[in-house]
Amino acid sequence: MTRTKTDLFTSDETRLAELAKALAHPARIAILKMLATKNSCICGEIVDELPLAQATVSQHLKELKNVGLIKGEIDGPKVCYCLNEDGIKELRLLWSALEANVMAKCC
Amino acid sequence: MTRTKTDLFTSDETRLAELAKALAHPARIAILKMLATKNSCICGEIVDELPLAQATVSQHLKELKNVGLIKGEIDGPKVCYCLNEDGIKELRLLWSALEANVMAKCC
DNA sequence: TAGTTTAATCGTAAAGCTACGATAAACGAT
DNA sequence: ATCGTTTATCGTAGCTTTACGATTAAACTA
Repeated sequence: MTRTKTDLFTSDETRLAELAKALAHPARIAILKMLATKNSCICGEIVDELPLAQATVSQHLKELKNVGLIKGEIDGPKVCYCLNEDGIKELRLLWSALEANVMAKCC
Repeated sequence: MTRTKTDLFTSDETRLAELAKALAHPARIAILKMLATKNSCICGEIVDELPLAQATVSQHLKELKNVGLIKGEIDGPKVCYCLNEDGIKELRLLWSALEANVMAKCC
């Protein structure tokens, strides 16, 4: 697999890196865990649970949404966030490929 | 699980985020795949395979080493890199916990 | 309609990431 | 000893991330 400047990396590498970046902050991991256990969650509850300002949490939520791991649905004045099944499935798939290609060869 | 300013996140969240950050660049994912398939690898071979300057690749290798996912062993004037079993195992463990706590609840 | 609640966005400061060329350090070979 | 090879490190530019307070926008509530 030779790489050139125009075809820098495979799309799987690029996409997995993108998803990994979304997980690259403890607050965002905490948010995902929270959404999984409570099944869905009003934005305010997430803010209350995290040791971060409302604006910062909103920013983290936006990142998770942009990358496709969660989605938010407006519910009156509030916003209800939940996991985005499509994104989670994609992450699982790309991860298990890495698991097979990398981890399995090692341990 | 209430969080305070002194105990911001759990150590698992923090460590997984750290490992995820190491995966948050396609070049570093490519490096891990390369080390897995070739089993071990002279630094120069990695540089040749990637569309990046030597200094940049060296920087990516350093990050992977610092986080514990690879190790490098000096072999004359060259350096031979390989996966670090301990770090890979840790990543698998933290990942499967996330898989159980998050993914399984969703799909 | 006025006031309150909720969440996104704006503006911004500080820190970190990514890339590269240039340089230094370590080693083998001549 | 000197030279070429190999890799790490330095210095630096440009961009991104993270954090927060302040503000805005939207939607209930009295």
